[in-house]
Amino acid sequence: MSLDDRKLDVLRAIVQDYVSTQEPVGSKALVERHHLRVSPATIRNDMAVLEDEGYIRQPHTSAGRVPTDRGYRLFVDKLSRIKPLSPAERRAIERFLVGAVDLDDVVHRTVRLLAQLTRQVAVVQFPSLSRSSVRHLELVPVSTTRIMLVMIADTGRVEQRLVEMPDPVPEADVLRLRTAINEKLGGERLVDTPPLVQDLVEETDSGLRRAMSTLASVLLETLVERTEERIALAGTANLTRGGILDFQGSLRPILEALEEEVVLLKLIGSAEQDITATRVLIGDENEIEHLRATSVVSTGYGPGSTVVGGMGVLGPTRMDYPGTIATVSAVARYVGEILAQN
Amino acid sequence: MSLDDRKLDVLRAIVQDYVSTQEPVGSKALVERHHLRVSPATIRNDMAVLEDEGYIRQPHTSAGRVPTDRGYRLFVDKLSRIKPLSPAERRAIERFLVGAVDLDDVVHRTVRLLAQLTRQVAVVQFPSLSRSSVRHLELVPVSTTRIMLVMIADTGRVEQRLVEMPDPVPEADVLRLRTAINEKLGGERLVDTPPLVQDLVEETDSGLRRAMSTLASVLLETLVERTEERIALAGTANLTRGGILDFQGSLRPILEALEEEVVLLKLIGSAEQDITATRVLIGDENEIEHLRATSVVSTGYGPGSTVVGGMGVLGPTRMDYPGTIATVSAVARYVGEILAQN
DNA sequence: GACTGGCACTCACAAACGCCGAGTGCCAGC
DNA sequence: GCTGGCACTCGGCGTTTGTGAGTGCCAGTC
Repeated sequence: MSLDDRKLDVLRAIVQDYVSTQEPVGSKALVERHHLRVSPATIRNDMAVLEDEGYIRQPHTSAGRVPTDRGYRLFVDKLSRIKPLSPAERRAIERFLVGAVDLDDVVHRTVRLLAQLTRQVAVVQFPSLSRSSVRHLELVPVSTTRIMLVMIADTGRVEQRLVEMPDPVPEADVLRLRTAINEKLGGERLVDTPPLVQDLVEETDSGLRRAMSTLASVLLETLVERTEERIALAGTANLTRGGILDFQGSLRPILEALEEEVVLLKLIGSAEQDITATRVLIGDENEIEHLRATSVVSTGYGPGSTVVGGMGVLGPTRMDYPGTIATVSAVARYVGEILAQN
Repeated sequence: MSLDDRKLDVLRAIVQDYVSTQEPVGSKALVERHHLRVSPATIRNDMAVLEDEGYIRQPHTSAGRVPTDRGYRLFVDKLSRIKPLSPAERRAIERFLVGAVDLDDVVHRTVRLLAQLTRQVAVVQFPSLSRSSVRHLELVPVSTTRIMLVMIADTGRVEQRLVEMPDPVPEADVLRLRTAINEKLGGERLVDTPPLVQDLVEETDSGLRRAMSTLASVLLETLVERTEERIALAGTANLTRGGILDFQGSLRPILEALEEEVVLLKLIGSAEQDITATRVLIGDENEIEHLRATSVVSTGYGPGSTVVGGMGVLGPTRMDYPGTIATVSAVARYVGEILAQN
């Protein structure tokens, strides 16, 4: 049985009312607050159907209705238009992000901004190494047998690693090594580097071979294996808004999940995301057990149209989806522009 | 009126019982659980005195007694011996910290370890720049007018900053600048560098003067003004143990305070701390309004006997002080050793 | 003077109860 | 297909009542 227009209107109204009042909404209140031109009894019939179809449910007999995860899903997909941002919000975004001094700062400001605007928990992934390319590699002799390897990515991210060399390496050789490495790897995308690193060792003359191969193994680790993905988090205090009414009684599992970087990465990890798309995960659509009571709105971001990381917010399933989606994608767009300006 | 030995025993017993049961403790239960060789009535008299003196209080008439912040303070100062760590805990610490690959890793492992062992919120300050010294400064030409300034501290911490030069700087000059900078600043403690940076500009010949002075201003910023202090946090989920019984009903203010790095730094900031001392802040001794319902156990850490940062845990005033103090100082000691090995 | 047993008193907490009203489902009629 | 009417359900709330842990005080004993 498909739902006619009025039933969809009813669902939309229920979602909107419930999101703003946080209380089960009844048939009478609905006709009053929305100008549905029918009587409560009619609405009740519609609601019965919507309930059969699994879009809404009653917390208990003789209570109003509450949207189910499925109901929110339909609402998000079909029944809502993305809210345009208010001028105040636009200004807030600009003010907040202008004046960031470096990459870390951009990320930290962004995550706070998101948390503040959406009044939810915000998560921002640092620009991923694996998706960026090498701008420069530097070797800094620290002692005769120790070299600090510093990699600078085009996103501005810097990784460093101390390398213990098998033999003392004179300064002149360090320069040669550096030149060779930069010529080979400079400008390359990190994902493409492993074979190049191999070549590098093979192309090195025997005098430097040992040193280069030591460096190479650390390079591989730094560039690929340890593409450690950092995450910034803000707004956890927002979880306590609305009492513990949301989240079926316990913040515990949510706080726990939020401490697992791996979990967060999975959530907002932007692996196969189109940069223009904003993804919404509602309640039990979420793969992470502990976060079944929450919804996540996330998107990828990056300079131009390449995605270098993800960001998003997490909150109760009962959230203002249109507003949140608008905010998340606007912020991502601004951050992308900032990254593009380098 | 001073408290005789038995009254102190009573206070100690009350603290211990309350910490483990989390329930107001009455006179009868007290004589049963501890072999005080007197009757409940006697204990009641003692308790009345302890209450007059402000060490304990009754949540309501006809309830047992609960320690006050003042009571905990006396307990910590006079009535408890630091618990030796269990072998299991020692092993846990070693296992956890061995195998850290770099400084960030050490800090992250440490904070998780602390949270896990104490079952509280743990906070670790990254080794502070201001307390460390310059191991090496590197200039990396990124384009003709852009130079990446990388500073490596002796704690292994790395700071980088992109500098926009007023004029193109040829590679050879970059080398000269680098050499000059390193000769002047290498090995110096960061706090001592500002006057040296001044000298540096003055000693530079006129051809490079402009470039050097640009670098100098950024250097000053990086080395001193922006001695940005990072912080790692873990175990926030532990706040929810014991219901919201602790923390007088709301996690909100605590979560908020924990998001303010500045606040955390103030808490565990190790400014004038002796490395061997472990500091305990109980309840309202805490300067931060929002954390009046919590206690903080903190200490400084660093290689050898210099303090390069602070670490600590935060929990309900009703916490196991002897155990927590022991854990925090043990972990700090281990971390210090690791840093010393560099 | 220090300790104890006894006793009356207090009060939080839990269970039981009744009431109210929002909200429902169903049905007969338009 | 919509509506008004009606009987019914049940969660929430305020009241009442009982229970028991715990207290303060006092008179008596060592």
